[in-house]
Amino acid sequence: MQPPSQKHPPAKETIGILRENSLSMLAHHELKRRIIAGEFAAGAKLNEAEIALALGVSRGPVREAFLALDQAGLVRVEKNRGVFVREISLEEADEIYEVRAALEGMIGRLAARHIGDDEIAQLRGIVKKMVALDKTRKAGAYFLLNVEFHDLLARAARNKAMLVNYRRVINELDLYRRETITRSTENIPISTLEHVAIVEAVAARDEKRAATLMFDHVMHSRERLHCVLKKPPVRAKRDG
Amino acid sequence: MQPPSQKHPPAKETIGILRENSLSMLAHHELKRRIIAGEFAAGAKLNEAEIALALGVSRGPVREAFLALDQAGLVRVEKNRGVFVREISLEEADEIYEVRAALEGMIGRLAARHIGDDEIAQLRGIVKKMVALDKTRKAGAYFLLNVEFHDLLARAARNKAMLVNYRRVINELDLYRRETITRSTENIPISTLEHVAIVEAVAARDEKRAATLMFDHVMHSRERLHCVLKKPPVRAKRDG
DNA sequence: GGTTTGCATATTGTTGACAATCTGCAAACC
DNA sequence: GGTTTGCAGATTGTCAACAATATGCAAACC
Repeated sequence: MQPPSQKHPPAKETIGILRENSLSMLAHHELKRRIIAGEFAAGAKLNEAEIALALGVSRGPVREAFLALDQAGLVRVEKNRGVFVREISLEEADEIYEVRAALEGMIGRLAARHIGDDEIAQLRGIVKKMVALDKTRKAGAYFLLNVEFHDLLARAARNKAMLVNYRRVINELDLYRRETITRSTENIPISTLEHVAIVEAVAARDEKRAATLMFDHVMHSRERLHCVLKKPPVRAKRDG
Repeated sequence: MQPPSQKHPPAKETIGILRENSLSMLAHHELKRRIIAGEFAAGAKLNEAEIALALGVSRGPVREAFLALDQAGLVRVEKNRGVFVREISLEEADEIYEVRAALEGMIGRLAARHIGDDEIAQLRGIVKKMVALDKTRKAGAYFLLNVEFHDLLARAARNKAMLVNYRRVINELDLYRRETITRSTENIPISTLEHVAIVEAVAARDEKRAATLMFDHVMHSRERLHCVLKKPPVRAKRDG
């Protein structure tokens, strides 16, 4: 069909990506990635022309991406003023935690019903690493494991609509969490214990228990967040 | 400030709307309204130029609205092919019902905690109308009351993030429900009984019970949907 | 006859230009 | 001095033209 060009091995890939993703979608994904990764400060203004230049596209696709990101709750669009990385107050975070608790409860219930043995093994692996990290108190590494743990469970629920909603809520919370909870370490052991219990319940196919444990785990996370905030803002030393 | 023009009384209003809503947002809201109202057939293709002409704007704002609607789950965008009103399969609806059950459970819990006496009175009023409708079996009227009942509870939960997520899920489900459940009438009495119990629990500030009742109510609704679907497609006579 | 190839048309994707709006600052005014 | 007015620059909102892609149909081919 197409003439073989062996000079650019990744070319076929690039073409494939371009064939099924418009520039708007590319811009959307890239901006989403950067926002979640924290490459923009919270509340920072996103300049259309500047970003269009950086991404190598015109303003149109960038504008389209902005509107989509607004729906996703990652930016705030103000007419004739610009778009800003969404800032989440503690009050909003509290609300979102309640939404998350509701979803995670159902995820626990569904995961207990549908999860495969291989996934249970993966969960045990993650928890094992968490236990090991308890001694080192590395918040960054723990945070990543935590994300992996919960996302694996969300996938194990075998419910695409749930997964989409769960991830959207997590993304919103990350706008807040990256400033705070990632820096606290004293609560890691407690959180790990809860993870252990969750794996037990899911592995035992105890839907009710898994649901309750997941729900409570999230609400406890919210409480732990408040605990951290009431302490003096510990400027943890970077592990660099 | 501005010269008074008394020729167009509603002009100030129109200007006000235009001042805080871009054409993209206007197009977004209008299309959203039309999709939810069922003015487009499920799976129907939405032509950019055609809609732009109908709304009196150029294609740009319409495209931006499409991307936002895609994020909201109301349309599906296929590159170089067009955008289509999202079609929801029974399997997807089942999944979304589980998400909704999770959210409504939490809504019941929060509403029991935060609802005001005036809102409880409103709930009772709605349920009263529902009971009266039990005899007439008017599915359309019942459907509207049902929407009002649940949205009132969602607002009573005093959680903006929850309200946004709840309404999004409801909108997605409406893409499916308007084709099916609105036409069945035999389950109305049972559903009404559940509503009565929910109001009781919320009025009694019984968070746990309200949560459980709401959760079960949604899951029962899902089951009732399946019951209706397994029967021959009753072509109910329109109440015209 | 059935398949393939090649156009003609319609629709979408992207761009650059123009209009409208906001922001900051400086001059004018009370 | 403090407030208001009026630019000048920057930024966003909208549009219309152009490029790229898909679709349908007819002719050519086996």
